[in-house]
Amino acid sequence: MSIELEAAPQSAAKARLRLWLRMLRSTRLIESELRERLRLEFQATLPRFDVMAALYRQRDGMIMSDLSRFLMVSNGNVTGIIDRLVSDGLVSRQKREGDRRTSFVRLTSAGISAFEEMARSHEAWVSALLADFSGDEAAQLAGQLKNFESEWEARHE
Amino acid sequence: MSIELEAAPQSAAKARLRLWLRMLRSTRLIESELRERLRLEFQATLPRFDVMAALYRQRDGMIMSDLSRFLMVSNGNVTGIIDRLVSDGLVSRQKREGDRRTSFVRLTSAGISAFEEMARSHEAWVSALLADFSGDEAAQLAGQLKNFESEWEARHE
DNA sequence: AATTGAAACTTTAAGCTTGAAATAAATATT
DNA sequence: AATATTTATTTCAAGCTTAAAGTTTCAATT
Repeated sequence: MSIELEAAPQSAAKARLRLWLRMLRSTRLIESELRERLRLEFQATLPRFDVMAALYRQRDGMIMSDLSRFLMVSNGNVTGIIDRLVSDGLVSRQKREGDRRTSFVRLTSAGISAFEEMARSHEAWVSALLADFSGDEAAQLAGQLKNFESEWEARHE
Repeated sequence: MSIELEAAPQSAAKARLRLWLRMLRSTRLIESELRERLRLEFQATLPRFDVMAALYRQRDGMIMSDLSRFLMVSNGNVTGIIDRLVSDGLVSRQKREGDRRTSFVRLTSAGISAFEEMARSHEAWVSALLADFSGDEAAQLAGQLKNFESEWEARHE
């Protein structure tokens, strides 16, 4: 084994720590910019956008637990956000026949068009905010992160 | 110009969007794991850890605005977190002579040792959670993100 | 049929977060 | 000196977030 392969295991820990701090910082930078634009342009919030995006992907509806699993947030959290979306007429909650514990939530037609409008801007914003990354570079980085996520999930069963 | 350099500008936007979603997802994955461990091992929260880390870097103290600028969170947010840290005896608030608007906050000695204990675990956790990245890979990624942050700051004056 | 256990969801309490408004002190202008 | 502006911070209301506890319903055992 070469010296390079063995060298400085302790500084690998430091490198990972630095990577983590960078990830956190970059993500927050972008997140807070998106949050502000969503608020100014659409009187919306990021959590609401995320929920609506999930429901848009799954157009015929989702049950609450799938939603909270997909978004990686707690059940109670989703309850509150959906409550507000429902009272704004963007999402509907329907009890299910088969299982009376669950309820199906889905975008209303108002919700669909509201989301589509936001999503167009959102994609343009993200592309502009990440313009430092070329398409290839972005694809490569996304691949590395995807691998990371896969390994993570494998590790947690 | 070659076709490669010009090709598919629209799919570059998609690639950046995918990158952003990966960044968000990976960061949340790590963040929630760290949050849980801080809670279980140290009855602490991530925001408290972040504030203490900032104060540890700047051992002789910081004023509130510097703290909120550094952490990229709102003023009011920092006020609340500091309030709780002070009432736990981990941080002290001292009025300043020169400028009576500002107050200096700094870790108490209890705060310093509490942080050092957490920081040791934290670094080990992060290194283990990011073990999929070799030291070199981590360093390279951190570099890309650092560039991104620099460009960002240059763009925003 | 009655009980037990698991699953889906809501509620609650505490803390985090934001933007906006309020307060107070310092600095600059008139 | 009086007024206006800027800066530093806190307070507030609304929404987000979590973990834990509670409710209701379903599924499996006894």
